[in-house]
Amino acid sequence: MQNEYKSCPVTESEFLAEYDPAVYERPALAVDLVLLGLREGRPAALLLKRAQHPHAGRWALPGGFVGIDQTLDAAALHVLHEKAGIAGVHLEQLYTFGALARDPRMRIISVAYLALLPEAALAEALERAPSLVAARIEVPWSGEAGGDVAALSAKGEVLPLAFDHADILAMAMLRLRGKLDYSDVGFALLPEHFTLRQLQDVHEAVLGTTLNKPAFRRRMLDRGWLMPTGSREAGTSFRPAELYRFQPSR
Amino acid sequence: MQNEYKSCPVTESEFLAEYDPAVYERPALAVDLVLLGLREGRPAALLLKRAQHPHAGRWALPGGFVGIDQTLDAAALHVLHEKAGIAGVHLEQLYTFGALARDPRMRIISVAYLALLPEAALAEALERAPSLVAARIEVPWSGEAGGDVAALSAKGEVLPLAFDHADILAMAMLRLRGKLDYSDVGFALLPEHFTLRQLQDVHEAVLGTTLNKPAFRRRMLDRGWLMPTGSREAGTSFRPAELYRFQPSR
DNA sequence: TTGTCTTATACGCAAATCGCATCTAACTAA
DNA sequence: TTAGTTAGATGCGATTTGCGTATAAGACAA
Repeated sequence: MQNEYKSCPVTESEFLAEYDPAVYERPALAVDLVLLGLREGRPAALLLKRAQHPHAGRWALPGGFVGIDQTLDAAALHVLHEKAGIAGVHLEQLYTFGALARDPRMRIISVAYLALLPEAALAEALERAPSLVAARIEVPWSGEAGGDVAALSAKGEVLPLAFDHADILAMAMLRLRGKLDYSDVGFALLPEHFTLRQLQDVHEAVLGTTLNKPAFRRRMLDRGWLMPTGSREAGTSFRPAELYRFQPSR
Repeated sequence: MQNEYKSCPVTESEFLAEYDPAVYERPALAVDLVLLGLREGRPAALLLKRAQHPHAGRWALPGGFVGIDQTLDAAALHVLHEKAGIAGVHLEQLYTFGALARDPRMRIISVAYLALLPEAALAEALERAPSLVAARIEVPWSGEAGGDVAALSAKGEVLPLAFDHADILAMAMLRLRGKLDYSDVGFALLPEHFTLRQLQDVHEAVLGTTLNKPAFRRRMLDRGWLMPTGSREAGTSFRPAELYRFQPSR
């Protein structure tokens, strides 16, 4: 247990264990939420226009600091409720961003979360939090190559993003694309009852491609996640589609 | 911009933006590393036996606090160097753990990292950091179902784990299994030159299954990641296998 | 030198999956 | 009743996968 070098691992470990880390300066800890839904068949995220310095005028993800007696998930749920006025949507931790100068005011580590909003939840958020704006997210890369994404206004103008929030959005789209076809996240963007066409629209919007209808239908039905409700879509001027419900496979 | 409710999102947002969060108590921020390799065809992680309270006598992942002027990746690399004496291995952020009582001393948020160690790096770590012990990781669930994992000593005894480190290990195995066959992480567990059989052994060890040899070989070769080196394995008493090198596909 | 042992590597199908064109069903509206 | 539109089903060639088996290449022993 004796050490020969100053940098001996054991020494370092004991050093850190003995000294109270409370005396060191700590970074601030925040959560930032990517509130993602679909608008007109395209991915859209809810952003806030920053009024104050820093990055005044730029667009930011809703976020907040993590309380000392708050779990990360609780902090994310709190932001969801307080800044978007919604609850009960799919929420998952995405990645933790810790670049040194990501916030010019001070050192802030941000745990990014991804929330998936069905159309109704997205509309509800826009209504309850009027300062939120739905920005179309353009993903210029195909498949799971990764890369930058752009946030566009309704008029198609590029919205400049604050902090490293462009990176967070890019990570959100990458994660979503990656999980879409082996997990059940796709259903988190749909209402309780939906048609196979709506499910396919979700997949096509997220992946940014078109999919073959019979093949998609087959794969989804074979997966055993879809329970037919027996009732059918209403209000169409053509053959109404069967409505399905997501069944989380026991 | 006027609000009717006390909990109006705009008010909350402005509140948080105006008040200096530096006055709030901050959680401590740490990184914990899952140093994962293979021993005798089984997954193994490097653990430290805790000498002090809390969880004295239990086994913990190597970790350390994040300095105020240190990125998360830098903190993880620092732990890798100072506590395991190695560098140059695959390192990726895993998940951030923030349960309230995960450390009884104080509120500590831990950003977990996964390091993948080829056999040589694992041996080097064991040599440079004698307090590290390689524990076999038993994964009792199949596929990507997820669930608990157990750490076993060389004698097969279950090693009690400190803090929430069992959760971190479980997350590491889940992530690795999930990424193994669509990404190139498998190569991070191999030396620079390796045979197809060694590659298959890595996959089988991580997945906990046996794989069909011709099918595996075909898939790997079709992927375009394998460059034949022209030389062959030495020291076998049978037909020596071709040595390949991983080519990160331009 | 030759035969045996062991593993690498190649080959050959059958089965399953996928992509895709097309056909039929169901509903509205005129 | 008919045209228009989309849902849902069917059929089939191409591709991928699983898996048994044949051949190749080396060491080693007789």
